[in-house]
Amino acid sequence: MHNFFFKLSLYLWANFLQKVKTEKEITIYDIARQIGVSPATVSRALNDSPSISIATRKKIKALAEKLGYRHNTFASSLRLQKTHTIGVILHELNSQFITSVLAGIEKIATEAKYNLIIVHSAENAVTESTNARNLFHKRVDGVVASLSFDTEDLSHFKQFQSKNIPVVFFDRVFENSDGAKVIINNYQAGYDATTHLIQQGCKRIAHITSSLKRNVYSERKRGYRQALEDNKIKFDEKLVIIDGLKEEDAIRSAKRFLALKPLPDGIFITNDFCAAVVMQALKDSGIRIPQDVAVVGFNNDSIGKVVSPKLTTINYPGFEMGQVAARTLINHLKGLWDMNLTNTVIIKSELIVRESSLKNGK
Amino acid sequence: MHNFFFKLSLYLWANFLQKVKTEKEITIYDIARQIGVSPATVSRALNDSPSISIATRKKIKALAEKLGYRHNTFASSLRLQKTHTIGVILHELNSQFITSVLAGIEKIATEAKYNLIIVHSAENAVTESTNARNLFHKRVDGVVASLSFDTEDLSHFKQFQSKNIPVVFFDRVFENSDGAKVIINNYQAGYDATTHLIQQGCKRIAHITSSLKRNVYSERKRGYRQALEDNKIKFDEKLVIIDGLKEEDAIRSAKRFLALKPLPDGIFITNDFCAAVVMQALKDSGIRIPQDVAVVGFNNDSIGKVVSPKLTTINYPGFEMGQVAARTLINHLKGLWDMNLTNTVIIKSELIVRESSLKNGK
DNA sequence: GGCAGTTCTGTAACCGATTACGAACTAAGA
DNA sequence: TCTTAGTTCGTAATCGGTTACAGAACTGCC
Repeated sequence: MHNFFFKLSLYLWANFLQKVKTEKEITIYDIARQIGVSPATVSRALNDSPSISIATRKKIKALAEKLGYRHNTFASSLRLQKTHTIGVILHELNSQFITSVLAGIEKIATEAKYNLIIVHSAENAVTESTNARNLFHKRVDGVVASLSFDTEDLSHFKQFQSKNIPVVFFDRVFENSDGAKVIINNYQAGYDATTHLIQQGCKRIAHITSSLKRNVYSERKRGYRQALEDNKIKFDEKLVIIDGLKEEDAIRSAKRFLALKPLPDGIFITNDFCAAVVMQALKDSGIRIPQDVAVVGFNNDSIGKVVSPKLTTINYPGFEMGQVAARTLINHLKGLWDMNLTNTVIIKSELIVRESSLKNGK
Repeated sequence: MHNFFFKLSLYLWANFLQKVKTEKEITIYDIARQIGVSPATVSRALNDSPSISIATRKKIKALAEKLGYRHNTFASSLRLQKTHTIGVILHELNSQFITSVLAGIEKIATEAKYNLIIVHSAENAVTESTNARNLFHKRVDGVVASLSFDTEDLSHFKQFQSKNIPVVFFDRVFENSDGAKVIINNYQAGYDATTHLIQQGCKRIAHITSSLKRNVYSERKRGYRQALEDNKIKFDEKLVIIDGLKEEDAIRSAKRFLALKPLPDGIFITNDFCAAVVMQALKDSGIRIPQDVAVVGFNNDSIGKVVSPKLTTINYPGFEMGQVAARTLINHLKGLWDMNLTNTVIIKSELIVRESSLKNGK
């Protein structure tokens, strides 16, 4: 019996400690009571409404700060039917390019006091669809997205359309969709990369690329082809190697490249990481770069500077893209201008020449 | 005058279209009305409460699906004072290691129906603090975090403690803090890496590392030192180079290494990307790797496989770490077990030998 | 003093889901 | 027939912030 009461008192004590440790959440009602005004006044003061006198505002804000008041987002979102949140759908996270896009988006969103929810689909259409659904259920006010590797259509974005939630696509887009788009001129970049190889004396140029369902890759290929033809080099479909961009894919691509007879003297590879892996495989087979085969990559990823020889590539202005995409979306949300009017924004890109393509020396 | 009415009618028409395009948001009240039950019943049915008959549940769910009902998270969170959301604070995004941790966290969280909010501090203490504050205001139920490069203390995590919000740290932790931690044995890993270099015949081994305020780096250094001493090699503070881990930092570290007289014959570098940059710089100076200088990195990042020679490194099981961290947190949230009891979880790591350290050939 | 006009603040009704409490009903046993 | 237990569902309050509308207090002016 004594034991029972001992345990009971221990339990109560633990309970008490718990209560003490967790501070009570304070609300505008608490502030209102302490100052002697109505909750309405507190709400208005905290939102800097001009209809509250400066003196009252200051007093209220000071107390809120002192009590450790935190704005209840749910109550607010519930009432306002707005979340002030933007969803960001990325195809992957682990590239320099994507993180700079993200930094650009974050900069603009923070300035405009929007929150971000970042999801990534790991290059998987199903995950992308799930992510879109999640963002939809979280009631984001708008979406910035880059499509995954194997996305076939935009049906999972229809839900946003149905509730008038604006979506801005960047980089990997559907050319013929009607959402706003922020892209680079992939055609031109592919053209420039290929032209550069030709100027270095390459006569037979291969192209390692990825799913032509993605605009970025199909456009680059189009530029590659046009550059060849403009320089009187016959385009040969057999020199275009299509595969994924992961390590094992790149190794497979390298093998296919090595099987080409005669061996090409230049490659335009659509991705720096992939190019690095291919270069490694070629070197392992005793091929000298750039003397035997000149290589141009794409993205200006930091990996390009630590492989030897250093990789010639196309610089892809991620930070700027992110900023433009976010600004487009937020301006639309604020009603400043309708983003459906200015459908596509094109950002500049440029060729960066390093050793991997310099057949004639410097 | 006619013009005015024309414009007016155009305006009204546009307004009408807008209304039509945006479907009305449907609620449990709409469903209740259409079926002829109360909103309470609908709520219970959608949550699979056993107190509602199976038949009614099925009917309600079917209608909800048909009408395109979406659960209102705000109303729910407001009422329940729970968000079912976990905040993830990362020091950076662009490494293989971090993305695998993230994948691990995502897997567990998704299974347990928790949502994630991912923020990253770009190795900046101020950003980390801001991020923590944001998560706090979003009222996450729990937090998983890895500290930024220059975080000095845990004061910005106190807010979570004050509201009893559990925080799990992984990888970069404060050793003497009382939150739950998931880490690898960095001391052992450092010891193994250094021992491996010694076994390869290195007599004078440098160590390039980063802020010793971070446990991961100080522990690795401790292991490095112990391995030297266990093999009768005198530890020399001058051989320890401390700097950041970005490209420019690594170049600086390489210069400092090259200035060491006599030049060491091995380096243990605390990060693969950094190691790749240093190797590049050494090669540019005519140093052969591993013949002149053997190199061991850390992290098993994919970059290690595309540099030449390929990089010996420590494999860091990110996916598993992420899973353990998330599981620890969620079990705590569900009250399955108190994570303050099992304070630290240690995950296994291993040495992966590649060419960059093989002085004696294979 | 009376009146209009301005400035500041309060009242109360939302937003949508959850759940304690209790009512209505059915079926079985006394 | 009445009681008891179990099943199924409804009533109404609650979470906290926002804002249309009303009203109070105060100013200046005739």
